[in-house]
Amino acid sequence: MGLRKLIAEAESLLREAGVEDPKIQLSKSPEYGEISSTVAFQLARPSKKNPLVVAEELMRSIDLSNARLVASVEAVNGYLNFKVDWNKYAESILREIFEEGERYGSSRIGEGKQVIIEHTSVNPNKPLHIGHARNTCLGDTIARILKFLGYDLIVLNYIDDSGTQMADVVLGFSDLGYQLDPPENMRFDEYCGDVVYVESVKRAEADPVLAEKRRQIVKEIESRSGKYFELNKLIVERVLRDQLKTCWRLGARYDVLNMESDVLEYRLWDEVFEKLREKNAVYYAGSGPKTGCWLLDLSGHPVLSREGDEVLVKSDHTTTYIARDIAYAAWKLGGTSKDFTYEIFGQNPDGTEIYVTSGNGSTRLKLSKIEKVINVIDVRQRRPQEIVKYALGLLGLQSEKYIHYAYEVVALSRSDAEKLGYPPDPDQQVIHMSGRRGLYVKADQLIDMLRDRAAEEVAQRHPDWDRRRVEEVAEKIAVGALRYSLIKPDIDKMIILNTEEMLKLEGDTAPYLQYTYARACRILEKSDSQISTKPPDNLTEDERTLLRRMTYLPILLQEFGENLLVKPIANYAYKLASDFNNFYEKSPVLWAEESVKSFRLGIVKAFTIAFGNVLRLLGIPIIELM
RNA sequence: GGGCCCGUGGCCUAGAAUGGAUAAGGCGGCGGCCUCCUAAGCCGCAGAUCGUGGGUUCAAAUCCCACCGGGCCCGCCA
Repeated sequence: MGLRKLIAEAESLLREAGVEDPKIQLSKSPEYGEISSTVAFQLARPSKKNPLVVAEELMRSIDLSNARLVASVEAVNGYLNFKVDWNKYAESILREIFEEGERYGSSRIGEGKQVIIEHTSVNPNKPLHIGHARNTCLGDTIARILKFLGYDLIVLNYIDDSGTQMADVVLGFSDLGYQLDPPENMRFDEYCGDVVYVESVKRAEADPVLAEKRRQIVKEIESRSGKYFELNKLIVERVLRDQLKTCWRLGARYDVLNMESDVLEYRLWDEVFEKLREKNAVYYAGSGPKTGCWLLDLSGHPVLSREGDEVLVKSDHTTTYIARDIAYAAWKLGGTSKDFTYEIFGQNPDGTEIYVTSGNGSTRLKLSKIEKVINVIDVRQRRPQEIVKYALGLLGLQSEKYIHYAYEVVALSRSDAEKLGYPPDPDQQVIHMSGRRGLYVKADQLIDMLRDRAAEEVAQRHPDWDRRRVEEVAEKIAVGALRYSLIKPDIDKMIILNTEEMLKLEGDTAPYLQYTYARACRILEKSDSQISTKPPDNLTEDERTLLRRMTYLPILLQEFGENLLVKPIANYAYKLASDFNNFYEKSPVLWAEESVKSFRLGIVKAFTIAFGNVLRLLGIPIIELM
């Protein structure tokens, strides 16, 4: 085994030398060995000794006679640096990778634990824009990794199929003369979002009669019968099926679609409201500006209490969306007695089934042993999500399991806003997208642009390929490029879309990763020699660097189980690729002498396994020839 | 007014949860490397008072406080 075994060995050596809590870290530079410890600093502190002296003493008291991987320990500047026997270490790394294959990097930390993750959740009245794509790509990547770690995962997509945003579109079709069939070459979701919705919003804002009509439509949709209700149902289904095409194109998959209208049927709120009243978490406002409302008592919350209590039931007895969200969240944590029924909606590209809530359905989800509920929702919902979480606590549920996975939005650069016909103010650097105003870049639109750009490049490199083959590879490059650029930045940082910049296929991009993988494949393909895990007498620095990087994967993924941060994984993918390219440049494989060659083939093979696993986790399509 | 987030070379970012040994990449600029595993690659050069000022510490980009700049949230909308 690789790094984990090495760390365990170093820890046990330190314990034998009398250190209670051996703190091991990866060395910052190879000259400091593979791993290092700063225990000397900790030990020196209370005794006021010199850390350098403590380190020296520790070094001398470490007994290496039974060590397997550790070859030497050196005290340098107070650090204890562990160097390994690279011959043994290299072989153990390769063996581990070959033994575990497609499972390499996984551990069983998720076994027997259930996780719910909800992502995408785009209103079914428009196509996905690039901001929604960030949500989908983050959510899907988290799902892929958790699945890999052995978690029993359920992927939800919440569909808000009622409310004003739907009524806007319905109004367009019913009263503004729009035909249900989109123009030539336009998808239905684009037609609804780009044309009908935008126009309808504009008209209703200007015309009180239309605004009133829209209110009636909202009510009728909620009543679950009548021609507007039926029309809405039709629109929702058609838009949703188009949206899913985009999601699938991005590589995402879902288990369950929870339709808001169906969820409301179960009257979760009534039950949750009852419990909130029992717990004295809500109260009725008999006077003041909120007279007639039921409010959630936030006085016990350190921060939220400063902004006043939250209305859950309005004076007209209808619920606010946050009330419905609390009820729905309670369901996710198993805090309601109701159990939705489902029927099959369709299939994901991988062949698994997607279920949708349905009164006539007979399938039920098996929610037990829930470990975490992850809700991928942009950062603007931080406050409401915090309220939901707090309410779950008041209900006596395990609110710490409820995670708002908040990510910053995608905004437009000045140049992209201008391209969309929006003139930014002189000092405006960031332009926020808006569905209502039709100011957004569609996810498909951007993938198409990327695909066309990539196709030029592919065709140039492979003049003998037919158009179909070129397009196929270009599509994979485009999807990879988009996914990578959306999951790589810190979730706390806004992405300011710059399509010019994004169309580049060099440097720290997914095409670089894909290309690196393809290069490795070619070496294996062209060789008919034996693959070996036995290193020659001396390893080159590039070989060591690459091997070393590969050993990080299991630990990195283990950390993911705790922090759910996608970024470090994307970062790791780049470094791993970069290390391979260095190796590729400096350590020839196919024309090395036989013993070196078979070992290097082993490294290349191991690289394709480890790197392939990482690419799959990130949802970056693998291309063997590009 | 209250709260949250961000601020690292010209531009974009990593490093920050667990403080540690010379701050790491990409883009752009300049200069190199294909008779040999795909040059979507590799190497070199130039370019950083890690927003500012204090503090804690043997040690701060990282922790604490204040301030400055930018963004977001605070509706009987969702």
